[in-house]
Amino acid sequence: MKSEPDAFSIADLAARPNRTEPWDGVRNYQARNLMRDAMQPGDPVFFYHSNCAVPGIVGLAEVASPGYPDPTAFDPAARYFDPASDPQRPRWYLVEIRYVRHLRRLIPLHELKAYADGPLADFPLVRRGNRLSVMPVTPTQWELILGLETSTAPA
DNA sequence: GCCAACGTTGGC
DNA sequence: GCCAACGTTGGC
Repeated sequence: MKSEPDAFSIADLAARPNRTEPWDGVRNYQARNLMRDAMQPGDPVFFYHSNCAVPGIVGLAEVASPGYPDPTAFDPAARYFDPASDPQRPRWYLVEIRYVRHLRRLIPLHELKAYADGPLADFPLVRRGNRLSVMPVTPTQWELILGLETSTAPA
């Protein structure tokens, strides 16, 4: 899951009550479907910082709730209000995310891209122009990426 | 700050 | 249903 650290960083997540935050404001159907249909409480999550000096994976989180309708879509005062979504027929969903830990080092995007023609070939994050803010990670991809945490950082 | 890539909108 | 225009994302 991506977040701009200027808007909401992993430190912000760790500082929340119960270290938990509803992942509201997502207005993309692919990401919506993942949160509504695929993500389960306890699922592990990579926390990614985007649109910053060194974009990359900074920590681990976990899914802390099932998917449920995003209440900010119903609130006319909210930034992500969507009049097309109403409580009878919600259009947008979220899951809650709980902080687990920081990685021992940031795993930068440029390092992940080294695997873009190999084990991460199907991982959307390393593909050019990718804009999906919530994306699935396969167990194989997860193990590879997490293994980089304790490997020697390239120059 | 630039700009390529992408998703959405809306005219037709 | 097509597709050009537009707004947004996000790496660099």
